[in-house]
Amino acid sequence: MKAYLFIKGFLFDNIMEYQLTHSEENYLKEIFHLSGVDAFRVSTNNLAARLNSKASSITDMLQKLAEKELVSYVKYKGCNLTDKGEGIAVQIIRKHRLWETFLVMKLNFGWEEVHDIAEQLEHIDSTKLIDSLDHFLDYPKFDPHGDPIPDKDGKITYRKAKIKLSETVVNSLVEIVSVNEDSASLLTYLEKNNLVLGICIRIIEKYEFDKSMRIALENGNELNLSKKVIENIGVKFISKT
Amino acid sequence: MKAYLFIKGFLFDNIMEYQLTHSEENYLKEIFHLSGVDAFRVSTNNLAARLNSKASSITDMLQKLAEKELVSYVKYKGCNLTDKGEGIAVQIIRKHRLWETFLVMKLNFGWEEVHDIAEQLEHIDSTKLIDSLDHFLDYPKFDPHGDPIPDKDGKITYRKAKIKLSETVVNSLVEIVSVNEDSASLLTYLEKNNLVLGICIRIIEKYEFDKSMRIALENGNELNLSKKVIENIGVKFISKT
DNA sequence: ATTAATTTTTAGTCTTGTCTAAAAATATGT
DNA sequence: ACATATTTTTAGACAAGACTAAAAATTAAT
Repeated sequence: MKAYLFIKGFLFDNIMEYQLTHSEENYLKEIFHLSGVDAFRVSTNNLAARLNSKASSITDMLQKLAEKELVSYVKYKGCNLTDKGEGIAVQIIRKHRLWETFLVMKLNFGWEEVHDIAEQLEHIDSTKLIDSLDHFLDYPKFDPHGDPIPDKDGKITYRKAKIKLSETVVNSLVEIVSVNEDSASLLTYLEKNNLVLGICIRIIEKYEFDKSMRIALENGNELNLSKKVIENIGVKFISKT
Repeated sequence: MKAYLFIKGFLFDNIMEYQLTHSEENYLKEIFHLSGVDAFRVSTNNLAARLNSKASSITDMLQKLAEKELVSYVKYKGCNLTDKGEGIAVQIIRKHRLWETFLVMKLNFGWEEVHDIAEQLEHIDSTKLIDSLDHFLDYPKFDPHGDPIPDKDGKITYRKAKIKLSETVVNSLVEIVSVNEDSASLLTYLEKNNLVLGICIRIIEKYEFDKSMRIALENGNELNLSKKVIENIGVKFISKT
């Protein structure tokens, strides 16, 4: 029996070619995150910082991934995912987000404690397992942080008009729809200040000198948020006055 | 905050010392299985066969594990788990069996397809995860193959008087309580012949020349089972005539 | 009790993924 | 445009975990 991999309308055979190591999978995932929706080129140093690694290690791995045609890599010019590479990255992200959803919905974890465990679970290799989990969870569209969960075929349902809180203008009324999941301390901080998914806030003032922002909650409470914080919150407009 | 490891009545601190690699964990688990309840010494070649590895690789790893005081190893004389090593092995087995139970009970997997996935999941490192899973599954005592699931403290509830089907005498009436989980093809074979957990069979005849056996099912059907098969089925006596 | 067969260990090599230090390419500032 | 700063790559090293081939210890057999 032959196995196939269906990516972006292309059918690749010999799926065994895509049995990657944890490390390789982490590289693909991080390149995907860094290159964003517009598929920016990702620089070696950027990747090194995100993967807690050194530039020289990144260069080595990029050459290896380029050899496998998972990234397009040009010396001194950074890298990009190929269609194959992106297809795999999306499947890893699917696994990560489904496991996070499982941990929160079924095992009663808090949304701020699931990231590290999902980092491990995302490397478990079984299509049947992940599709069964998807079914068990009733095909969720978004994970506990508000990020979209890619489906079996890698299709991602983006929420329309999601932008960073830091990009909003004064007086906007917005709903929090996602939080960058990387830092457990940030998540705890937000939880403590009641800045949870689905809540509405209004931007009161923006301070140029340190790029911070003052916002108001639904209950009237006001709060100052640093540059760091507002860059890690994704919002959707409710209305603009 | 300090973390502790409670093993067989001893309290070990500095749990970080026990962050083992997948490979190390697999060695401990396999030594545990091979040395059985009576803690037999396990030979290098035996381990090599079970781990699909070479004797020289085993020697290397045993020296490393002895260094960490997880096995007691004597040159040319094989190895044994220390209390620490056994405590860790039992926790890995706990994880393996809980995940198998999850796959069968919640994700509707067949009992014969869960072993390979559980081999991966057993290495996920999170005490909170596994304890939550245990709770979610309502603290099961036995896994889908009939093997006992160690509890949080490593205690194992053995079924009394479990022996191999091959060790029974003619005319015994026994209940199938476990099946050695290693071979998917064996499991499929048993399923096909309705030899599932909990079923009762009677031993009709034993053949010395090839160590095979003829048995009868509850519905009267008779069946010949090879040496290989009857050595991999665990049973409990119901009565002996 | 020696010799033969088997098991186990040692010694040396390989791959993966990482690192440091130094060299090369690119980007920046005046 | 040229010197300086930054980024990226190369070269060489290392640890983990496995392997092969050869040596040493143990076990079995006559």
